[in-house]
Amino acid sequence: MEEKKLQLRFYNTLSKKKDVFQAQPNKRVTFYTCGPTAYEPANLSLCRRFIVSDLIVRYLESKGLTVESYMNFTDLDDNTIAGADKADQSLKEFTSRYIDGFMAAIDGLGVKRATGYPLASEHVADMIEITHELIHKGYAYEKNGSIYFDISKFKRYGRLSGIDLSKIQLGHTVDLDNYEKDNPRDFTLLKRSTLAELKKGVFFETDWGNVRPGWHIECSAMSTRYLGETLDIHTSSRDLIFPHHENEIAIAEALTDKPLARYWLHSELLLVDGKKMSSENNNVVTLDDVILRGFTAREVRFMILSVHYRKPLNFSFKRLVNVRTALRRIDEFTCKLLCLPPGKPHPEVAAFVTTMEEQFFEAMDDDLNVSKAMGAVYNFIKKTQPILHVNHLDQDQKQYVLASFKRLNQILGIFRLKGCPLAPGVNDLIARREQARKEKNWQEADNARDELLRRGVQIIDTITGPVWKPLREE
RNA sequence: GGCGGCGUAGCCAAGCGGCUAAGGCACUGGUCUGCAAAACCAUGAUUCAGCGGUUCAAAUCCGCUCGCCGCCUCCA
Repeated sequence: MEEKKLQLRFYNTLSKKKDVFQAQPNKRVTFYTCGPTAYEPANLSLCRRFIVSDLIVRYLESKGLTVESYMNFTDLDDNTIAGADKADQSLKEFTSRYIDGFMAAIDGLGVKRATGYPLASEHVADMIEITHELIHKGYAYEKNGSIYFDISKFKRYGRLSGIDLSKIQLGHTVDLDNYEKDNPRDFTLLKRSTLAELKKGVFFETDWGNVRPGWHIECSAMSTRYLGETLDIHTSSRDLIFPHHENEIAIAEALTDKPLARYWLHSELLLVDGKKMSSENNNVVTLDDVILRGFTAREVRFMILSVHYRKPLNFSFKRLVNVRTALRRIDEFTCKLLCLPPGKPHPEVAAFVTTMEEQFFEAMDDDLNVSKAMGAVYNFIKKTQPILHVNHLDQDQKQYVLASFKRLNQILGIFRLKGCPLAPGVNDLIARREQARKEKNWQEADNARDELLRRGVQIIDTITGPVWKPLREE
């Protein structure tokens, strides 16, 4: 049946294959993304996480599903505490500055706002309660004022990451001397407060003394608090699979005995010169850096979007230049579509639109294959652009094409479909240039064109007269 | 050491057992244009990191080798 062909499939890290996405009968999807830590500005790696989450959400919505999405901000951990200390600010002051920055990046990138953005610091009571229950159930133990999760008690451990606990290298990223675990493989749920934290007032009173939550329990607590015991989709980037997501699963499933999430989706890393973008590699490029270099958030969005989310994306400024030209061609097309006066009808355009949409959605259904989906768009433009150029679309057909682009743009958020806004003076200049051209006064015509360029307006001459588009978006 | 990923034209990137290996960018030539910009037309891989194997058939499956990368329990 045709239904089969149009099924949406996601690569599920849990099953290690593409699974058909089965929504709940009520057509609601619960969706959680592990968000950033509020101690550094949004870098491109993080932008990828935002954009991939956004793409998944938008695509589900295009299928008629209602998505309840949450992304946390980690505002209570080693880095935020250390950062606040160094900046001589309260934790709240320090983290809120970065959280505001994240929200600005989210908006700038055209990422739809999530249903909610919970803060770890506001859910500590839930975390303490979870810890109580875990101890009660025998999954956790207290030692010297810290609470650890006893991994040997959770039999399903390692299913997501495929890790074999007996073969991992211990102490690879952790100084085990700082802990007093029964087993070095155990992880921290609540950590005894340090003297510095106590001084600063960053601590929480419990039966075991003053503590501070560890990272893993924060996400378990927030995701289940807002979305229930089993989420439909849990996502983030692949470097979080182990230990973070493995531990989130251990906590939540030890508690409820139900799967934490039905589908686990992980985006690949963003690299610079083949290496992970990270402070350790000293190659972090922030969104602001890129904008300072004259690129736009839209260009960043398109760069990230046009590589499949499960493929590593090697960032370079050269690549952004490449993206800019690709985008120019698309902009030119939509500009002509919107601004050129209607002409004669064309017999095949409706069929071109149908083909494009079929190919587009088929590609997207297959684990969000955006590269292939964009291929369908380019093929359409290639076939339609010359028709448009000789003014061979009537008003209805233009609207038909436009409606299709609007549908696709609900998912991509890339096209410029706002029409030709009439900036004061611009029309006069265009008219003046046309008049001069008619009189073969080339000097005057070029002056007008230069003036338009100075105002950020580019003229595109066509057979049926000039159209114009902004050189750069805002 | 364990687990996992990547390697397709100058660059980016689809294809994951069988129609001529999508598409984008760049280059070059041409059409159009007052000039320009854009657009349009034409032009690229006997070959998919390498070597073997399976098969009537492999970029696609299997094995080995090479190169690069990620994770290994409070970095997030």
